[in-house]
Amino acid sequence: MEKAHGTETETGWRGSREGWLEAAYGALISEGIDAVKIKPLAESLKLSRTSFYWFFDSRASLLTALADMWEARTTSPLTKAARDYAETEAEAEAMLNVIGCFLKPETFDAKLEFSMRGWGLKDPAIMARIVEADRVRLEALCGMLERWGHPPQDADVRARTIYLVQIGYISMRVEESLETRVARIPNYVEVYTGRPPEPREVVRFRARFGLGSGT
Amino acid sequence: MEKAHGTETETGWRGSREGWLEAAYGALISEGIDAVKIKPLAESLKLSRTSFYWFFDSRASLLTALADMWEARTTSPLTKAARDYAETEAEAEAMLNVIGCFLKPETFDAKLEFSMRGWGLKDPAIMARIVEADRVRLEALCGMLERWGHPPQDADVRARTIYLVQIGYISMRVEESLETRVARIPNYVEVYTGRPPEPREVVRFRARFGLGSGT
DNA sequence: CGCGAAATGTACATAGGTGTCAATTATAAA
DNA sequence: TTTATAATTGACACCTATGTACATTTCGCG
Repeated sequence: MEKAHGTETETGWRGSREGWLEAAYGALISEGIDAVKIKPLAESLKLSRTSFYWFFDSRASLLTALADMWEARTTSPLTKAARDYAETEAEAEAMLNVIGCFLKPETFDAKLEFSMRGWGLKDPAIMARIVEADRVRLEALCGMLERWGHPPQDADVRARTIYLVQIGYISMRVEESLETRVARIPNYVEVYTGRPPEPREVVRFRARFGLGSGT
Repeated sequence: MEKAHGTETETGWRGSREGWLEAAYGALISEGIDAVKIKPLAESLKLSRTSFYWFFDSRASLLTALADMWEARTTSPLTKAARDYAETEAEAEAMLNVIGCFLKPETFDAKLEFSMRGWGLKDPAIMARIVEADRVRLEALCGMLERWGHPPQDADVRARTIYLVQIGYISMRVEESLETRVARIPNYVEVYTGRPPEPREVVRFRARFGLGSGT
């Protein structure tokens, strides 16, 4: 009966590299890097603490795996989206979509991003990776704006405004509904571009988030 | 010879409540709340670890003192500045000055602010204080904009943009020179208000930071 | 000086973390 | 069923932190 309803791999072994990694991820995003400790994780997984060492060399290698996961869940999807949308003709709509990326967990894992910044404070190697990520992301946004004809200096300041507002949001750990946040985006687009997006663009944007053209 | 060159209080005792607090502050802003530990602090102060307990009840009371210090060095000066500048007639200039507050360590301790957000992740009581601080600061900025005639909704979005960009900057831990950051502010004012500040306003603004009207 | 209070130090009890090792159990495949 | 290997475990050694009790030193002052 186990085999039948399986999305899981069902190996019969209780532990796995992925299991430990996921538990570590949960601890990191909800309590910070110092909560990523073998002993507590083992307790939550109901496994012996030392079982961990079958899958990982040490705590350090677990942390490395977390840092790699972060890049895969933030910088990579975001820069890809910026490249894709740069091809779009309508600037306001493309801008809506890029900003929308920051709202979707699958294109930008905001909780992980925040935790990483806290981690960076105590670990210079992590800090270096974050600084590099900021550079890469800003460059991607800036490139998108330049492609739409913004002069370099103007593109730079606008890219920073867009990016910094999002990083600020993440740092504030705002707990607003998706509806509330999505509703504010068109206003931001107006601030950023100087003109409001067209109603039909807003409708398409909202549809991406499964929201109606509501009140 | 010790007594002669004293800005310090020179009691002859090596330790003091302030000494421990300052060391804790240094550890907090440079490595995060988990670096605020009695034993390492004692080593850096070259004092016995247990001497700490003469000045503080416990580690917890030291942390409480740090949290109080944070409000005194961020929210308090910032909201006061927003109230003061709200009286100014010229919006662009007042905006320059309020944004300038975020750049001066004495009106907004950015490093401390960042560390507190990392701390908030693992301590719900701290998180609650941060959420409240965000509310109070946004309200102060919003009030300032309303006083200049912005309609409530518009004032709200603009206040958020100003505030979030600053929080974003702090989270990025940008290590740019004061000159570089100050130079970008007028561009931001243009993005925020839709028109650039007057040259004489910029000159006065730069003078506040001891900078010439340079290149 | 010499006394009391302020400040510091030593020793101990306790708690929680990492990582190694040898022994053990579960699994899949021959 | 046997067997090699994948996974799990408890015991051990070690480290670092908190906080308490008590002894000791240092300071300011009469």
